Amino acid sequence: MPRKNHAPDVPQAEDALFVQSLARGMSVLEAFRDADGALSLGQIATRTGLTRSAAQRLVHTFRKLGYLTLAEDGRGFRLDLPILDLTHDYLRLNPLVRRASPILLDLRRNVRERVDLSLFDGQRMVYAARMQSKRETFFATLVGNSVPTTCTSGGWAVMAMLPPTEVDQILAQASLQPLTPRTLTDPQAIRDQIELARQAGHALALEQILMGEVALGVAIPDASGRPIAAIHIAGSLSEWDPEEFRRRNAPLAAEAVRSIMSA
Amino acid sequence: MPRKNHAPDVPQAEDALFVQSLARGMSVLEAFRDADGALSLGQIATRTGLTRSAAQRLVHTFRKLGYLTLAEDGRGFRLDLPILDLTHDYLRLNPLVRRASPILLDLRRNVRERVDLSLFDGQRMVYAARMQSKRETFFATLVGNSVPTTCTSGGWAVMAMLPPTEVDQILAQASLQPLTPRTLTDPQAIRDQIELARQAGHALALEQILMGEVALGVAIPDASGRPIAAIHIAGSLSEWDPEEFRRRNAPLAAEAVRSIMSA
DNA sequence: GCAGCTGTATCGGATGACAATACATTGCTG
DNA sequence: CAGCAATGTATTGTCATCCGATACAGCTGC
Repeated sequence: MPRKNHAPDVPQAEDALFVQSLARGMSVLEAFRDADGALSLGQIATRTGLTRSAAQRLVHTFRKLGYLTLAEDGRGFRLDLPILDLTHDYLRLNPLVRRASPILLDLRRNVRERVDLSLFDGQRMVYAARMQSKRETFFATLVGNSVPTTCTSGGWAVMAMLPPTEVDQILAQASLQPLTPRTLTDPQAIRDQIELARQAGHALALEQILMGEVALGVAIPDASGRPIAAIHIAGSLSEWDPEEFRRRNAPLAAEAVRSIMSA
Repeated sequence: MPRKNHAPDVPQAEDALFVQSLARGMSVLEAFRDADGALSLGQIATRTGLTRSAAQRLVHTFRKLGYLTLAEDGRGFRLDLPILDLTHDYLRLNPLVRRASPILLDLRRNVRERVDLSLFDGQRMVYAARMQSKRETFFATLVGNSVPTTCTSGGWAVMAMLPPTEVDQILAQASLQPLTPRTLTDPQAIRDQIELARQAGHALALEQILMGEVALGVAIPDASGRPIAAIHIAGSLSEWDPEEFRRRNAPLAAEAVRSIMSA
């Protein structure tokens, strides 16, 4: 009787050290990635490619461990609080976040605009910390949120420090779906921005993610010079002329990055 | 040859549905809880009570899945970015966080002080969202950070809505270690604050976690009336008289909680 | 150069994960 | 109102997967 294989993208073949049960378990947690509410056993089974039995056992285990909980109405399961403990450990132990946090707080105090730190992850820039200012239109504020590398100032600044082949790769695989009417979707236009970022040492993005928003991004390289993250300063176009925003904030952001690198 | 059992607090006995490998895997991630840097296989094995072999296999699996990575210097492993994806899913799907986020943003806009949402978890209040204001002395800002229920205004407000036996339990098990010179450590003093909170509908905490800080907390109950979270408004004693802080902010916080409950 | 630590690799044996199947409830729908 | 398709839960026997011991290479610091 052939044992049903789960998610095909999970390596497993010929790997003596690979613990299948664990991978299957994690795939259960990942099943919530594109969910919009609680997931039932059946849904989890479908999304992960697992048997209903497997889903049952794994969910059962996660419940005992606290990571999953039965939804209030008894139909379906949701991620539960212990997940946040993992997050906290990750952020707490991440050397970059550790060094950057106090500096970003300083920075925010000076610029009085939203400041955040996002981590480079290929196609995505993932927000690790966000220190907002006055307004904040919606709750994309959440830690762990991510946006495409191709449409953030930080992403442009990061790509400006990458070897061209890697940039090509990112652009080739990018979905390039616009988030606003002004989101750049033409690869060449994005390349131009990257080139500008390379020359200036920072990138300026206008209304790429949110209408009315101007964002300035500076990349943070690791010891070997490879970009691994970026900081942003974001403001409102109702208060700022873009060039003025750049002139005022670019030096401060660059200075902050220098501090982080040498911290 | 007796098989070494891992963490004793992990249930496992006589549970046909329990997937041991998964629990062991999660215990590896949890091993980072009280770590202060990368962990080697040996350290992980010790902390989890697993065999070095088991640690190796589980770590290997997590690496393939992306959750762990070899530290920069090749010695030890750390949690990696995909952890943040889980976080984001948790926050995004948590009904309370979902409802509360926009309301807290509004609130912060009005009060112009730090506002945050913390989730009740027995002994702890775990920060799920923090929207800070001007200053912020250190980076305990991180999502997933937690503080004892017994020394936060939110915790007091939560306990004021709990049945007395549960309060007793929390107080009995609390470590009661002071975080500042003014942290209340006498159970009776804490009970007094809880009683005050019961009467007022909110709690006011002075320098319980941080010197110079005044915090006002209001509990959020679920549909059945059980408290599950709290919101805080926190300000500086250099700018506020405590009573004035309460008078101004208590109604706003209460109003926010009402909005969250009915949202 | 030894002792102790890294991370990595291999291997036979039996534990423990496996899928199928059955059941009690719930809620929708014909 | 009946019946079907969901839900979450429980049990069982088979065999593949995870298991721990052991060995190795590379590094650090006695």
